[in-house]
Order: sequence, then structure tokens, then C-alpha cells
Amino acid sequence: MRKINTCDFRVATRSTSREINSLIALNVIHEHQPISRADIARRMKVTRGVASTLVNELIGQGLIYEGATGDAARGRKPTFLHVRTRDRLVVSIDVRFSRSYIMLSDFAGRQIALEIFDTIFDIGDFIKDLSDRIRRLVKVHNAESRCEGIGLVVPGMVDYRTGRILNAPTLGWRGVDVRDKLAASTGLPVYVENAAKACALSQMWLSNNNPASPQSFACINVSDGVGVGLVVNGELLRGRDHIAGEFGHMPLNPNGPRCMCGNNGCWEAYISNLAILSRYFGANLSKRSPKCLKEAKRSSFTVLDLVARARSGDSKALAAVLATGQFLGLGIATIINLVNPDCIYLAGEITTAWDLIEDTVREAIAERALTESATRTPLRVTSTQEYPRLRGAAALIAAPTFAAPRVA
Amino acid sequence: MRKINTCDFRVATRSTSREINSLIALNVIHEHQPISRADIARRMKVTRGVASTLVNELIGQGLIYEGATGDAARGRKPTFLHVRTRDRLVVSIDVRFSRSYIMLSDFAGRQIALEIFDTIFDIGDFIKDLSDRIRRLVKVHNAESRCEGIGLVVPGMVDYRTGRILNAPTLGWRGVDVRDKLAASTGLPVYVENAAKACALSQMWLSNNNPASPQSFACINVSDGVGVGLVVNGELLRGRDHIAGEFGHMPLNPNGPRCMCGNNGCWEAYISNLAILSRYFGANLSKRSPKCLKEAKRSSFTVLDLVARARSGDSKALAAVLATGQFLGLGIATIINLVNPDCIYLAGEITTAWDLIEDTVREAIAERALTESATRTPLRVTSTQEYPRLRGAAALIAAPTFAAPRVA
DNA sequence: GTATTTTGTCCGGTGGATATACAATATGGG
DNA sequence: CCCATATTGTATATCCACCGGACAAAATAC
Repeated sequence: MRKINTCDFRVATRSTSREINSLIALNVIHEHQPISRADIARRMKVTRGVASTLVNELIGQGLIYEGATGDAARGRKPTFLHVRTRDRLVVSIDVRFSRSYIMLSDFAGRQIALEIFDTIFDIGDFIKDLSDRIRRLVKVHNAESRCEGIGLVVPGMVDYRTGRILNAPTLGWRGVDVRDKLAASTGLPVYVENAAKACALSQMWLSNNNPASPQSFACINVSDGVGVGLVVNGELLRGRDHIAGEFGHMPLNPNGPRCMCGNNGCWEAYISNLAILSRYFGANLSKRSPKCLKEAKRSSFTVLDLVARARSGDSKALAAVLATGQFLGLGIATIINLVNPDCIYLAGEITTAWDLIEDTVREAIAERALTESATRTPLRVTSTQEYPRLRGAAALIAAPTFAAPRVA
Repeated sequence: MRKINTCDFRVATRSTSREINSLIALNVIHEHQPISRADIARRMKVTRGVASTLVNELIGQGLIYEGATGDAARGRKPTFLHVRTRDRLVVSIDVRFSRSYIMLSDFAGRQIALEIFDTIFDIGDFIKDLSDRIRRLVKVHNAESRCEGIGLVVPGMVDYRTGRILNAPTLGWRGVDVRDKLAASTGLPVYVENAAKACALSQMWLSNNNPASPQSFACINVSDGVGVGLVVNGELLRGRDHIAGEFGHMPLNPNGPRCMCGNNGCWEAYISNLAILSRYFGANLSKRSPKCLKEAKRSSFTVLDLVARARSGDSKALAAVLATGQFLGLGIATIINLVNPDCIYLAGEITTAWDLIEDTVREAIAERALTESATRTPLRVTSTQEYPRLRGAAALIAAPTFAAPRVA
């Protein structure tokens, strides 16, 4: 039961039905490919005639293509249809404090090339270096004509509409325009987004054949900071000031550890990578600040190393990991009670220890969740190898192709 | 950019455009009445011909009616159109620990009759007493033929689809079916919802001529408990397990006061009516439990009394009110950072002291909100005289009339 | 070789937006 | 009183897109 926005609506014209059905068809193909015209007609509960017209229109637009002939028990064989993703490319960039990642992939998020390099914190130098890398990458892979855009994600708050980074504390970037600069120096359309929000987009649009993909979910991204991408009814929640999803700054304890945001006891201050490490090292890193971050970077001891130690019998390391699991669970339980998503996706280095912490996390959730049914909210771990943030950056360019038309 | 749910979509048929435009027209009339056919055409950017057909169809359905002839500087006078709300009635019920309220109103939420009575906690007796009251009320006001349903709200978690109350701690109701029992004994359709969620529905559907009504907002309801109704993109968020919006149980401090949910330091334990009173009375009421609630009820000293004392110079009362304001602000800031709504509505007894606490609340928000722009999130207080919860109950019946059709 | 089944196309029918003309209604000026 | 002008609301032909059903093409079963 949705309310129509009487200040900004779209009246249905005589071509609206076609727009809607065309996009339903595209999404049906996307989620069930390979699929025949007849199957589309059955799934959409329209006649094969309509399905055929829709399909031919989509072929004409270059959004899908006819593939091999399929197999049927009897009768004429179907011709399979596929969404055209393999020859549509995108450059995705994940800027993080420790390092930055640049990937060339197709519209399905399949990796073609990947480069990892040290982040340059001066924004001018960064853009210059980055656009050199992009040009080289695109050239080497002969992708000049096929690359349709650049998606860039950062750990911080981003004004998606203007492409400005509002505040990325770990990078020290505040109020910097990235989109226009990068677009100018590469000649490609650029979209910038918060990393966790982008992860949510990739879960929505690039997840591989997930038949029961939820319409409302949360993507929790634990790295230098903690961000959450919130999808409600199939739409990413950005918020009035582009800060929706900043669950990292839930206040859990007024006497808790100091957070980079200036307050005490934020969730982030308990479970960010730096928090995990400082839990292991004792007081050494407990004063969170960019300086401490740099110190941690120099020592180059990461959460992955900590998890390795925990596995190899370092009881102090294990304790640090488990304690983190407890706070992770507390935060997840809170998210469940507040927005009650259909499903929660987890990403970040700490998830490599999922087998170690799962029980602790679930116990913590069970302790806080308000109903028994809520404790059973599905939790899914996104593997670090899948580069969820990079796939999210790719989704920034690829998703609009599949998005529903705005109606009413 | 919304994703189509490929498991559960609606294909556009040749009558879909009409359904969409018909409902846009209805909503335009609802929000700008009185309005002429020509004005609708201008607002919808369609020809007067189309607007005329839509209007005549809506008149045929009995949803709108032609009123007086308007005035124009020159040319033919317009005939004004109105949404038919005055002769469509609804019984709304607000069950609370202290007392229960029953109201007969029209579809616009205009009060026709109001009764206040002591809540009966035995569910069987309650339903019996309530249906007697409803029958009497409907009969006295000659509303048998015009009453289209019953909306009932409770402070607690409700499965809206089945009409079962999952858990209403203050009432001691757990897993009780209310809808079917009440529907059986009154013969009217019944909808049951959480009070804060219903408040959100009334803000969406029953707010009086609010031209710039936001599409995403939060309704915070502070009374015996603390509930929040969250509206995202014009749709109420209910959640996988019907517990979305339970911001009352945000954990703010592991060493905080005990909450009725069994945990410590929930937001509710700082700002609920009982928490406010116990802040004033010292340790007397600090052990939250239904027993304490009953004690408080017997003493019949309410938050309204406390606010009165604060106004009349009782410095201890004022301190209690201000301390509450601080925690209220902390929670609001958290809501802003997590879901970043366009606007926040506040309801509950404590809002009668808004002039006293506003500065404190805004300071607390400014301290925590992550961006300067977020601190300026509009806050609007809903007066207790408007009976927001009762209007919410009415919205449960009235809203579906105006809801957007499900498309795609 | 024929019946059957399935795929994909084609075509007249119908609902609904669009454009435009037009009647009805009111004002102002001579 | 007549006429130009402006505004509201209706009527009509046109175009777009779904609907239903017929039909050719392709493959299997018997």
C-alpha cells in the first residue's frame, strides 16, 4: 500500500504499459536466463504474442540477444535468450585507506582485470594517477568502445546526485568533488557512492541467479569503518542527507571506546578492523585517529593475519575475534529490531572468520532480537574473494539498465 | 531506481494505465480539494478530456462528488470536486495500559464521538465489552450503514496480516488473536496495527492539506513504550517479522536502567512515560515491570502532571523533563543517522513540554548527527489533542481507498 | 506418414491516452 | 444588445498496446 507522491508523479501514457512490461520481461530474462519466449510468456502470464513483441523490442535495443537453441521433450525447440552483459564493460574502483582497487569487468560483474595500488591521499594527485590507470586499463583490454562508465566507491558519506564526497574520515576527504574531475579527465560517465550502499546495489542487481532474492535487506560492510546499505522494497535507501545506513555510529555505550566520529561507544568503535586489532594489541591502538590508522598501516598487520593467528591456536587472538563476534551480533540484532530486513548480508575481513564467530554472533542476536522469528533472520556472508565493493561499484553503472520505470 | 520483484510482479494490462491515472486523480483531488476538472488536467498534465473521464469514473464509484460551483475571473465557472469522506465512517480504538479510547470518525479522521474507558486486561472480557461499546456507538449515531470498519491499535508488536497481537508487554497480551474475534462479534472488517505504525499511516493519509508531505519519514510515539512508524518512499515498513520500527529497544548503554524487554539501557528505558516519572521519583519506580506500571497507575500521577509541576517552578520536575529531552535527542539523532528520514513527527505526553525541551533535544541531535545538514532534519510535534493514535486506527480503514495500485 | 505437441508469428478486436474541435458559460466593451 | 475573448467541460477520430485466437514451423511418438 504505497502512497502516490502528489507533488512529483508520472501519469501513465499509452506507452506506459509497454515500458512496464518491457522491463518486467528484461528482469525475468535477467533472473532466469537462458529462457525462451514461450517461458517468458508463461512466467509473465501473457500470451506468447505479447512476449514475442517485447523480446524483439529488447533485441532491437541491444539489451538482450538470441543464443543457442534449447532442448524440449517434444515439439519445436525454443531459442534461448540472454541479457547482453559480456560485451558491455565497466571500470570499478574501490578506494580504501590501506589500498585501492581498480577492476575492469562486464555488466554481470565478471572480472576481466584487477589492479591493486597504494592509495594517494592528495585528491588532485589521486585523480591524475587514477585516470592514467583507467586509460591504460581500458586500452590494454581494447575496451574503448565497450566501456560504458566508471563506478567509484569510498568508505564514507557521498552525495550520489552530485558525485561529491561529503566526508570520508579514513581517507581524510571532506567535501571533495570526484565525479566531475574524473569524468573530465576520462571522458566517461562516473558514479560515486558509499561502499556499503554500492554493495547493496550489487546484491540487488548482480547476484547470480538468486531466485528468491529478497526485496528488503541490509548489507553490512565491516572494514576500516562500518557501513550498511539498506534496501527497502527493492529500492536503496539514500536518505534526505545521503547518510542513511550509517549504523556504524549507533551509540552502544556512552563510556565505550572513542570513535573517529568524535563520540564514544559507536558500534564502529567495537567492530571496525582497527577496533579488532586494538582489542588484540591492548591499549596500543585504542585511541582511534587517522594517525593510529597510519601506524597500523605501517605495521601492516591486518585482520586477516589476526584471524590466521586465531586459527593457529593463539588464544589471545581467538578471544579478540570472539569478542568482536559478540558486538557484531549485538549490532545485527539492533538492525533486526529497527528495520527488520528479510535478509542480512555480511562483508568485510572479519567474515573470513565466520566459522569461528558464527555461534557467538547468533547467540548475541538471539539474546536481543525481540521475537523468536526475528532471531531466524537469514544471515549470508559475502566472501572477500568476490570483491563485493568492486562489484558494487560496477553495479552503479550496470543497474540503471534493469531498473523499474518510475510509475505513478 | 527500484528493482522489480521477479517472483511477484504485476504485468500491465490495457486497463493498467487507467487504474494508475484514476488513482493519481483521486490523490490529487484528496490533496488539493476543492478542485475543478480543468485544474486536475493542468496538475496531471493531461488534456481536460482525460481528466473528465477519470473524474466521472470516480464519481460513479462513489469516491468523489461534485460540490459547489467555484469562481473564476473570466469564462465559465468550474464545478468543484471533493473526496467523499464525510459520510464514510470508521470506528477507531486505541488500547493503552492506562485507559482505552474509542472514537467514531469519518474517513478524513474528523471526530464524531469519543469514549474513554478503563482497559480490561482479560482478552475475552475486553472483546465482549468492546463490541458492546462499538454496537452502541454505531447505533446511537445512526451509523450502521455508513460504518465501513474498525481500526484497532495497541502499544506492541502486531502481525498486520493475521491481526494477531504478537506481544504487547504493557497489556500483558502475547499471541492473542483480536481481529477475528472482534470481526465475528461486530460483523465489521477489523484491522489491527501497532500504534506507532498506525500514526505513520495517519500522517500519510489523513494529514490536512499538507502540500509538501514527505515520502519518507519517521513517527516517534512515546508513551508507556516507545515505538516508531517508519515510512520509506510512501510505504510503511512493517518488516519480515512485523517488528520494524522497534527503536524503543535500541541499546544505548549496557549499564543503563532495566527495560521491560529484559535487557538494560534500551532507549525506551530512558524516555518512556514510566522512565520519565521514575527519573522524578528517584529509585521508586526504577525497576520496570508490569507491577510497577500498576503501581504508577494507582498513584495516577502522570507525565502531564509532571510537566505541569515543571512549568510551575518545581526544579526537580524540570530537571527530569530536561534529562528526558537529552535522551530523546540522542535517540532521534540515531534515527537520523540510521535511516535519515525527510522529516520526523513526535507524539506522546512528553511533547506537551516541547517548548521546555526543544532546545535540549536539538542540542543533543546536533551533537550526534553526522552532517550539518542532518541536524536540520525537520521535527514536527503532533499535539495530543489530535489523538494521533486514534487517527492512525482510522487510517487503517480509510487509507486503502487512496493507496497506489501495485504495478510492476 | 500422421497425429500430437510446442514454439513463435500474425491479425482483427478492444481499452485508453492524445489531439482537436466544439458547445456551454461568463466577462467586458461598444 | 451584440460580439470578441476566455475558460470549462464534452465529443470524436487517431494511435498505441494488450487480448484472443488462428496458423505455420519444428520436433517427437506411434
